[in-house]
Amino acid sequence: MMSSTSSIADVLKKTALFSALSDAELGSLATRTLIRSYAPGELLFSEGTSCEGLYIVSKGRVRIFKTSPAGREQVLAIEGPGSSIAELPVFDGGPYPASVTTVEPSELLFIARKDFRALCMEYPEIALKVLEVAGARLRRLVGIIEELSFTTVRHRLISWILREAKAESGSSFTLQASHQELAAQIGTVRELVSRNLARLQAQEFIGINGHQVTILNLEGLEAELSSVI
Amino acid sequence: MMSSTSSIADVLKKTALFSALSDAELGSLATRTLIRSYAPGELLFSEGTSCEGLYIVSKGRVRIFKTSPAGREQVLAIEGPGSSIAELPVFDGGPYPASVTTVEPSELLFIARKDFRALCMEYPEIALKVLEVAGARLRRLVGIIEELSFTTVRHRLISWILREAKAESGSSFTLQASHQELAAQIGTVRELVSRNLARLQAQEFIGINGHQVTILNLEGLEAELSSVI
DNA sequence: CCGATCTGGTGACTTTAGTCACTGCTTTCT
DNA sequence: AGAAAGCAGTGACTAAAGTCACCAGATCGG
Repeated sequence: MMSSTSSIADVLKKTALFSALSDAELGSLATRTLIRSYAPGELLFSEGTSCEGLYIVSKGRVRIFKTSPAGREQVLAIEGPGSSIAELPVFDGGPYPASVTTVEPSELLFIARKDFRALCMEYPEIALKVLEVAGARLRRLVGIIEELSFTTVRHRLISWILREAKAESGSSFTLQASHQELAAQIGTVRELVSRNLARLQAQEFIGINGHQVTILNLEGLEAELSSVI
Repeated sequence: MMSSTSSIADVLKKTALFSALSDAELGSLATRTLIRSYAPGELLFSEGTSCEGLYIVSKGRVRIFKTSPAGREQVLAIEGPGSSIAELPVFDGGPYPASVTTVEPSELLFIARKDFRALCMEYPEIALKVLEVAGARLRRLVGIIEELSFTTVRHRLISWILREAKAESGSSFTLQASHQELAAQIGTVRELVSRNLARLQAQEFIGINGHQVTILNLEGLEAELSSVI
């Protein structure tokens, strides 16, 4: 029978962070790695909790978000297999800056803070990889700030739709997220998502059929994004 | 006469990033470091430009910001002596995500991308320091997102005022920034800053006398921050 | 199968944000 | 000194954003 650490090593091997490690090194790391399954919607940790270590998504998807006192949520990122979570808070000693839940049945690895720091000291290539990942994260956060500061809900919704369509590499995609969830991702409330979607449909920029969204006027949508508001 | 590289080493010694290096190592790094003076308002680099290396503020202060197509600005951070600039874009190969200008006469060090990466490989403690700095940066960006997404201009203005007063550790401080600049820092426009300041004064939360701002009702201001909007 | 919960649509409204235009006050440059 | 540029205040808007309340259809557990 396969030992569970060898399957952990397989997962580790596929993550960007540890691609530089040899099989033996992966095996050694695997012995210090926990693996756990999560139900959809399960909480990994809450904003403000002290940071115990970093997580790596093995299967499923997780949602990193902030919650306002009034109960509104702002999604910072959705991460899928191979992505690491909280790789930065691990280093500065502070608490987790945001909360994380799964969005579907998921499996995650956990590496304790101490172990991960030791690993970065031993293999500087890993530290460089972390910095690379952190760079990408920082870019996305700056992008969110840019959108929140400079654009309207309509603009953000359009850019969300175009991103989604591009991800599915077609002019049509299935809307899996609820309006509520979409609102949290673009930084607004449910009602405005509903209204703006209806308006985009009325203007024949998009077509909506159940949960299927079709882009009818790509040029028009792109023109709105690039036009100075 | 003192060689210029030895004075560079002195500056390097005082930056958080290189505190782990020995004097000899600092001297070696200093030979690969450029130092330059900048006039106030001078541009270090623009958003979108390819990232050539990282900067370290030796004297003065710099302003990291995004610009909208319509000409609005959103400040991401103001950095003073000892801080590094663009330590993350150096690693992910992408362009600078924001623009940087000085806000006063300044002096900065520059380390080329290649040299800095090599340094991180050779001294993993430096990489860990960079990660620590990056963690703090990430926290601040998340904080900006939180404020933009959940709060009003009034709220952000109050929290700016309290931050400023705390930095001066008193109930009174000099408003050095123009309303325009303050607007860029809290993500709005000049007119709203002017109006909200006037309103806070009318409500006797603060007193304004020329460029001197005095906090008259600290409890009231703090209560507004913590009240659920 | 049926009540309960979740999700989406929408009218009517309030509040906040942002725009435009204009004024007056400083500061600075030559 | 005088022109020019920059900064601040404000009235009058427009337009976005957000709130509240309510309805209707879908879905799901027992």
